[in-house]
Amino acid sequence: MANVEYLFASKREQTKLANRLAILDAAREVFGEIGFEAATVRDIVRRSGLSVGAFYNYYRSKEEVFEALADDGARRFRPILEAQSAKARDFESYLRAAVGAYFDFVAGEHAAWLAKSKDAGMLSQARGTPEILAVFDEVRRVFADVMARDLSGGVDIEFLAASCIAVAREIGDRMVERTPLDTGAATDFVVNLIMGGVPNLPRMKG
Amino acid sequence: MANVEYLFASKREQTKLANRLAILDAAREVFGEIGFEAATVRDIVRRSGLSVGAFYNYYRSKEEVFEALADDGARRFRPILEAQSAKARDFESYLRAAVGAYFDFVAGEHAAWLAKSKDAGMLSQARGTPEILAVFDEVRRVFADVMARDLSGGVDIEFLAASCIAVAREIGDRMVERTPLDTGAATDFVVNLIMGGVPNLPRMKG
Amino acid sequence: MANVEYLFASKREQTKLANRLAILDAAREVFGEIGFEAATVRDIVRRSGLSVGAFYNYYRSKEEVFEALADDGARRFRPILEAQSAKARDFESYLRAAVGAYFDFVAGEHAAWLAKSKDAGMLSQARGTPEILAVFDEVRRVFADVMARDLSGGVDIEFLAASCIAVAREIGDRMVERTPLDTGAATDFVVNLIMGGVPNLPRMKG
Amino acid sequence: MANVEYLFASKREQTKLANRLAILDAAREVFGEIGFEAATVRDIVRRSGLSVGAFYNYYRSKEEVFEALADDGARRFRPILEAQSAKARDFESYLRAAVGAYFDFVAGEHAAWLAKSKDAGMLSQARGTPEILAVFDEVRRVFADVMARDLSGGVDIEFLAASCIAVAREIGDRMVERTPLDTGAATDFVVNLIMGGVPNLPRMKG
DNA sequence: AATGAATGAGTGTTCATTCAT
DNA sequence: CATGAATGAACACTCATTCAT
Repeated sequence: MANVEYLFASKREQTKLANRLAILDAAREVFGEIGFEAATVRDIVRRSGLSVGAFYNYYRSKEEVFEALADDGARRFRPILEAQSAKARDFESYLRAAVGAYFDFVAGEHAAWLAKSKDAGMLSQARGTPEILAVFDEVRRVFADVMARDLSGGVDIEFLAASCIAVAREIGDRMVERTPLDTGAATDFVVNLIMGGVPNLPRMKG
Repeated sequence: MANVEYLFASKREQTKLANRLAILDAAREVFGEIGFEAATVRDIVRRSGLSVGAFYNYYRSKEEVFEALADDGARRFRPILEAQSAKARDFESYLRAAVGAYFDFVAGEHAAWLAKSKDAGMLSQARGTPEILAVFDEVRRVFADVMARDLSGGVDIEFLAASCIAVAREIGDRMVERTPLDTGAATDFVVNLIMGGVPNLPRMKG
Repeated sequence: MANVEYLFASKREQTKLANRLAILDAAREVFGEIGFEAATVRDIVRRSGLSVGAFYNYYRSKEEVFEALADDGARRFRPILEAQSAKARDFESYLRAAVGAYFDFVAGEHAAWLAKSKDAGMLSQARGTPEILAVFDEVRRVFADVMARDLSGGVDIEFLAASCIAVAREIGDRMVERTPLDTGAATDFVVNLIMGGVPNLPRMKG
Repeated sequence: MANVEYLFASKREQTKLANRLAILDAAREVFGEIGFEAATVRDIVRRSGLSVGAFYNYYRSKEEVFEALADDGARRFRPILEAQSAKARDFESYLRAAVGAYFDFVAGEHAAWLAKSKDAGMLSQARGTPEILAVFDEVRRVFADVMARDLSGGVDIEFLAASCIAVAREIGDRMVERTPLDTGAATDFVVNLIMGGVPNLPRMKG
């Protein structure tokens, strides 16, 4: 009897987890396809295969789902970032680590999304995804920290951080649209631009 | 009789113009504060002080107001851009012209907005404004043209253009938050960063 | 001076009449084309070339215009009906007179309408026109009177009157759709059907 | 468990059915009273006692409700018509069958309506009801078929069919206003009129 | 009188959220 | 817990009517 109840409870836990994931997956897709503003709870519910009521058992609103996705993204990103930052010692290597980690994450998200939506003719994706947004904030913080620490006198750190972030974001978006997806090249581009400007940019062959 | 008619028409025309402006002003604020998607016709109407019906006497939809604002912005921007581009001959000077024009426009908009909203505790502004968006597209086009024309082989023009635009936009947003508002410094920052990277950045005193 | 004023007033009267007619004409067309329910005051105003305000100077509502058209129709119909009824002495001749008058009126209206809308690809017309409706009521009254007077005992006068009217209306509608428009044949059909049923119907050649 | 689920589903299904009927009933009344054009979704909703949202859970628009009512009427009418037509062999018997079936249907609808609206001081009813309209179209088709098949040369079939239909409709409307409601008498009247005209009409006693 | 812009109640419809089952 | 129908506020938009000019 105890066993039965235990298993029952376990089954319940499993279901709860599965539902939670179903909602998150559905929401990620919907947000990616039509954007957070345009997305309705009904869109998410429809896609998740659950009932409206179930949705509200797990999340109180569209916003809460958004945050859950964002948190999830940030949580998954942190180890990537730490791995890349491990042996960075100067500004350039930190920059490379952060940008590289960001691009790796974006590429991973994009691949997951490609794998899932094999057939459907989809729309924008990527930019608006809550995970990317959250990860982006993470990168922003890192940049600011690194610059405040490693960059000696006189340069406008707020402006520089903002610029780096903007470039990373923009190039990240462009990168996933290209085939083959080359995070290395993208990282090189960003780092070289920031470190040496146009004359320093990598030259493409052909 | 002629006088009467003249005054008659005149008063009416004045009111119409005032209403049109009231709608545009209200819409600009609303779009700037909560974004185009989230904004409702009723938000604009409420803010403008007019009635729903009046709104539809002037514009057929939210979209049409947006476009009116965007067109207006683009139209006002063009002379500024042309003035700055007049004697530009190489990539750097074009870049400086475009970025400078953009920053001048943004600064102008921001000043107008400051003058108007003396009291109200406002939100984001600027970024989402249809005018800025439209002007931004203009700048984007210019960048792409200039790079395609002036930049010799091998650099990734799409990436570079995207980066320049992203930086310009980001710095533009940051610039208007600072006091005193210094478009020259902002322009220098952007151009120096793009042309020579971090080592090339202007040093701040103090 | 008196002369001037007189002419001025006269001109005013003329204008007033012209406006009234413009509204009625416009309304007739609009009602005929899209029906009374669907028609809006704005439709009528637009078609009449007058201003909204002017419309309300002459009529208080769509309904009032409808009634004006109906009255006008009834007024124009009465002499036609009287002419045809002049020498009728028995039920059949009264029936023929009333139906004939009705068909003549309908044919006249249809011709006027054809002449006006030379080019535009129009819709239904006829049935819904306020004039026809009003004239129809006139015919209804005549039928009821004649039957009450001329038909000796036992037949269900209410049913018979209703039937005659229904047939007249239906055939009137069909008649104007045919080319050439033949009021005589239509009248014969109705009268023969009512007086003798199917066996009594006129035979068509060919 | 099974029981619970069964009852659960059952209760829900019952409510859904009841609501669907409430909407249809309300719509029938509203359409009957003020006509399809003038009727608004809110009128129907108000009368049904449900909420606006509930209406849209069941039907996508006013049009859809109308069609549902019309389909229902046509579906209920068909067996009546078929029963009456079963042994008809010539024009007169077909005419009698169709008219009789139509009158039976109209009488049934009227009875149902009387039973329901015991107290409310209602308006026109019947004529505009989607069911009656739909059934009427059915009758129209039958008439046209029968005449095209059974009526030998020369008579104007279009005019005749239109006349029969018009008479049937008109007498149907009048019939339900009389007490006692006598479909047999009404049918006799119509058939006799069509087959032999005024001289052939049944004589009333008294 | 004539004008046509202003008004706001009213339309069809959607949607987040609740809650009986 | 899951379900999905019910709710009603909100939306974009229309229109009869008024009224300053």
